[in-house]
Amino acid sequence: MSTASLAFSGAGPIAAATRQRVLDAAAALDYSGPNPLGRQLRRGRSGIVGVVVGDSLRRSFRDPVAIQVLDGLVSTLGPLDLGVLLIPGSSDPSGPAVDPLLETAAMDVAVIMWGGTTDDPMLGALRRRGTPTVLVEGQHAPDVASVGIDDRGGMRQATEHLLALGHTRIATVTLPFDRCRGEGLVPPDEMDHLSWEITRRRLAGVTDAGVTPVAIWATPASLVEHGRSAGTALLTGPDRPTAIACQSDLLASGVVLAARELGLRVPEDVSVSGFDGLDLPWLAPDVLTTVVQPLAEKGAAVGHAVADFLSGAGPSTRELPVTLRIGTTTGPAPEVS
Amino acid sequence: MSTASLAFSGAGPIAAATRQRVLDAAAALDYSGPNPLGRQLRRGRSGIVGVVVGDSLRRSFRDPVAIQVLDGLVSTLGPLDLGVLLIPGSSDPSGPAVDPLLETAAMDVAVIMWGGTTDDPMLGALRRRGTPTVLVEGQHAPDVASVGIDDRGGMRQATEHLLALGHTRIATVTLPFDRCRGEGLVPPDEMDHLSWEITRRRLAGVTDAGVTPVAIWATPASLVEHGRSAGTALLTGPDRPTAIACQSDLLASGVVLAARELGLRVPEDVSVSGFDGLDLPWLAPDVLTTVVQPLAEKGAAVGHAVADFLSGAGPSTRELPVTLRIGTTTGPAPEVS
DNA sequence: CGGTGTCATCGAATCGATTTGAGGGACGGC
DNA sequence: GCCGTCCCTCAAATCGATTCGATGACACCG
Repeated sequence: MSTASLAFSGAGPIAAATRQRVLDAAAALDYSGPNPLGRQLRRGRSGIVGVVVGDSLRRSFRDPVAIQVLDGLVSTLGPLDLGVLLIPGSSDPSGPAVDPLLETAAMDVAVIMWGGTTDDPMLGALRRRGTPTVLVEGQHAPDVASVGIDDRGGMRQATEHLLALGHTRIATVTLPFDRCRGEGLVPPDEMDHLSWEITRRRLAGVTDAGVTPVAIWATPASLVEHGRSAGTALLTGPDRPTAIACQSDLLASGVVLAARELGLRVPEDVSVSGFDGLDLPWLAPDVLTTVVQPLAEKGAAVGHAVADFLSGAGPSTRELPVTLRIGTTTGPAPEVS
Repeated sequence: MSTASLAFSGAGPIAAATRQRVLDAAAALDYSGPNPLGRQLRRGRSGIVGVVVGDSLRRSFRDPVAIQVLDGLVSTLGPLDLGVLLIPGSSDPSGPAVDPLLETAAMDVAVIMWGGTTDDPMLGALRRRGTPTVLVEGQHAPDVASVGIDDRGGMRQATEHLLALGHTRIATVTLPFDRCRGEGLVPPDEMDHLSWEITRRRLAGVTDAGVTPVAIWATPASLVEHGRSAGTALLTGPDRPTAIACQSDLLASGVVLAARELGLRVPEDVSVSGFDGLDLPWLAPDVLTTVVQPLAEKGAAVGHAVADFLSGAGPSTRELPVTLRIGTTTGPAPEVS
């Protein structure tokens, strides 16, 4: 048995001839390699990384950002012989706060995409199980690894770009504020109900540039249709903004579509900026002005954080840089009418 | 130990008081429930369903169809205490034909989205391991379960709709022919190199309606940009078609965008139909005429096929119906000029 | 021929749970 | 007081591999 084990695992000294003999015997006996379950138990490792994807799979998967990060992650994990187990986030508030998989599935490391708040019940569950955790775009905590980008600086750059073009009436369309909030204008007194770290940071970037938005519109998710309704509302309301800085590209492209439908020219009448740096073929021939984040690298960074844990290192923190890409959807502010 | 086991698993007779006593002791000892690895080994089940997603994660995840089916699958599998392990399909032809995960990962059942050909090396690997397999949109084989939709009938309906509108010059934009083929017109003698079952079926639907397409344009993937270049090519070429039947909604929306860019009116100058029934917010206010397939139900059907296997039943076959949704992108054929 | 190194073989412990059966304590019913 | 039921406790086998040490076979070198 020891020899067979060595023949399959390749660890330890074994002659090529013996190895082949073992493999032949295995084939003759219809033995298709070591049972992963036994191996995992013995090794104490499952080779599985649990990845919690946003509220609902469907919703978060319509989000190309999550997809591309996930792709970068899978590509990095593959060579390490690690697999990705999909774990749905808490879909509806009435059900259990954490998916049973998070409590019971075998996994060596957990990754939470779209990390929420520090007191997230998922973090509690993972801590209880002693599962090392990587948080993406979340609030930093001492015992979890973090991967993020310079949200704040990126949004500041985008806003400064608009300022430089002479815009003064700047509105902003944000990602969700918390799990429950619907869409619509955010009154000033509700600014504290902001439990999503990523929304907070990108909003702070606008302020950093010295801008107080003439309107803040929150959306329930980063989807084109929500951008469209946000754009329609903002552009038909009183005191129309001349520029709209959006917290995601999908939202921004919705705003652009809304503007076009209203007969407004982009960027002559209204400038629109996004965040993420996606390819948006349906906006052609326009190219969105946006803050480009390295999505695949972000996934790779998560992969490296996972690898750190597995090699015994403690939690690590990584922040990736962003760059402003100036497209055709932003231009000089229109003359005051 | 037996009592503790019963307390956690809930199987067998145990008094509520004892159960609580065990749970308290566990909490005091920092024991966070049974180790899944031990449990899995003993049970002989991992509770994991391996799902092979298209060529590249990035690419196939940009495909909303796969995402929504995956979502339906995860929703169905959750209550059964099953998790989904993501397995990348063979990304590049130079690398190994099957992902190592497929060979070594612990899984009770495997699912192949976008099932390819019968001699797919993945099927071979799974057969060798004795892993029950569910094939989605693939060629039926005796020992695997199949889930599919009425591709052929759906495409036939769409084509008949175009015929009824008086179109005679009908072109078609197809999904990939095989793993390697690039994009472009398909010469008649290459029609045999069609190794993708889904492409073949949808093409057959056109023929069933009695139509011989004036042009068949194959694409490397179901993406908006490929639809766009297909549309540009077909609409600027000689003998312009008056209707283009596409094998996916993303391709169709690319064709619509191309038409608009060329100054052609949809549907006055050219009619476009799709397949899938996605929401395409960026096409607004147009609504694509398309063959709607029940995506979430398709995922659920896969889940049931998986459940069948786990309950000891043999491979099952399911085919879901489709419906034609008539939108605003198809209209009467233009007068002959 | 002795010494050395390489590698196959054998036996046994271990990972952590599940499951079964035997045995026995507690309790209620008659 | 006896019997039956319910349920806890204890011991042991099992799932399938990995890993360690000891032993032995064999070839090669000096």
